[in-house]
Amino acid sequence: MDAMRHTLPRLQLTVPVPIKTGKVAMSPGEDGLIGIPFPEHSNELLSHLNNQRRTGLLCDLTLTSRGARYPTHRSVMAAVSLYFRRLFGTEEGGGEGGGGFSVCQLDCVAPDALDALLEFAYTATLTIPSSGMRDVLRGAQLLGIQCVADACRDILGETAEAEGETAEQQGAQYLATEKMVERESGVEKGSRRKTDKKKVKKIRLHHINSTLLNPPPPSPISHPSPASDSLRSLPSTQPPSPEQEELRLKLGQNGDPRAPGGGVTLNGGLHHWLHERPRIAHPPPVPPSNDKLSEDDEMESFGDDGMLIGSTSIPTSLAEQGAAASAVVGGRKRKSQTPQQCPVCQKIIHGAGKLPRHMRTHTGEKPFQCSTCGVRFTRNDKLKIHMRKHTGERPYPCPHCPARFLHSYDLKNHLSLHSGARPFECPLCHKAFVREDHLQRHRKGHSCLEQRTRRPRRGLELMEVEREDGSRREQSNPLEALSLQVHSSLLDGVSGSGAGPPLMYAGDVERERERERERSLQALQALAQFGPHRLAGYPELFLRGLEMRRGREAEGENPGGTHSPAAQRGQWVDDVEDEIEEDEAEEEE
DNA sequence: CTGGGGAGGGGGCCC
DNA sequence: CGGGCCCCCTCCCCA
Repeated sequence: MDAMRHTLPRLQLTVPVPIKTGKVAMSPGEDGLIGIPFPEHSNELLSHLNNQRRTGLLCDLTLTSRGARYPTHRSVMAAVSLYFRRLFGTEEGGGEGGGGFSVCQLDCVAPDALDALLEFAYTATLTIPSSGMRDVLRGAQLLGIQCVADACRDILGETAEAEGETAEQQGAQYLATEKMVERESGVEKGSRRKTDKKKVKKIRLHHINSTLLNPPPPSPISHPSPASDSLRSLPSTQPPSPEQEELRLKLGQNGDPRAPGGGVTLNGGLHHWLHERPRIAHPPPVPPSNDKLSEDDEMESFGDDGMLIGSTSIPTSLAEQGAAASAVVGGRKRKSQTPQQCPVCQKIIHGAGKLPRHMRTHTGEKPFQCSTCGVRFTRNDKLKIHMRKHTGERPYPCPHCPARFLHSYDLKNHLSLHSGARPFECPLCHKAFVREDHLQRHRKGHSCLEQRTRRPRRGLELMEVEREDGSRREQSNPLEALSLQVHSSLLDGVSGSGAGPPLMYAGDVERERERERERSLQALQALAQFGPHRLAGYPELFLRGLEMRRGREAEGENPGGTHSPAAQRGQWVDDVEDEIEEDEAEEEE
């Protein structure tokens, strides 16, 4: 243990993040409120905590492993470890914050590994001998320290799949660990959550939020975000879909911290705690594109391992992290600010000046306040739209009826009622919907499963078959064809502009058709890789679909995309494939 | 379960 | 380059 303490100096604040007070927490509508970041605060805090741990000061938890004892702080362990968070009931409103633990026996984690993990928890630096890597990996998995587990797997050249760590298994592992502790410490635990796949993944997602942005209240290393409570309503686009999580687990990608011979030190500062999601540090090779971040740009913005190079200092606000990630990064010049990668969720943000806006979705900052009702917004344009409620302004009138709308999209939806168009059809039960999100909701439910054996309408099948082999063709009626193009866009996992407003704006339809056709071809080319037995390889198909999409995201080719819908659409690929297969079989008969 | 409205978030365009 | 504005999409909630 002492041998590892030499790593502490690495925590010194050697790379200060420039303070951009003008950028942080400045609220145009707030008189006299300014945010003054103290970028070194987090590291200093952690350093003090580590000193306390070493001297036993204020330690309220002792971990033991095969006779070795490690005094520590419950709050710190809960902040860094999903296992302890659940054990202490600090997650998801667990309430009391953890009962009367004083000793927790963890014989299943090797002492050296436990020591290394503790060191990591208090220094953001993982220092371990190569020979102990596997033990640390095992310990990190058991304790639910995902970023460490990912890093270890990277170094070991393993994937989560190879480790047998699917989400289900990991969930089971957590539970097994819990049982172990229940048995070993004899402590009554709080209510146990469901262990189904989705829930486990959700818990994993919660890890980053609760650890970084909304840590358990007693945690002394809580992030000083002024609006952490607002993070309960983290944007839907931030948490990856369960499918994405699964993909991530299977791929086990998390950067590529290089391993010097003999031992390994992973020092990403507290950014390790941010690495709950895969970084898009190495986009797949793609043809040159103007839209794409050049390699040079990428190197300008991020370390080649995707971390913020040399920055062991934590920006005080996540918004500042974003600024730091895009603009500072070792003080090197930058060529372009677009696209930029969010240092928290690793999402590629397109558009100059959009990253600060995106970062507010993490920090919860809502600088724009309605002067009438006091409601706050993260964005000025949202406030502007909100103000229409007070002014009564409804700038989108329906040309066919007296109805007026606040949002253009509402008008568009409304116009569907007049036209009678229901362009979004369920491929299983063939129920048609006016709105795409209603179809998605329908698909998420199981309301149509009992009709799954029903034969799909002719058009879908024919169009898909035509696209697959390029030879068969049968014209379906225009509405159906357009609907099918929408389906094809869904097949491709394209969101954003992809679905478009079918039948709404005649001028856009042709353009949309062309774009959809291109996307469909791309998707089907990809599908063709799987050959005639593609159904047998469904999981792989699913993953590949996601990979393709991830690749496009990295290229900036998927504007407006959010995660879960794409993943969901990956499922659609399977479903439609299934349909096609069934019909091909029927035709052969 | 479905239709409809509201809100949040991302991207494009422009200044 | 950053911000404003707009459009679009998705999710959530309610009736």
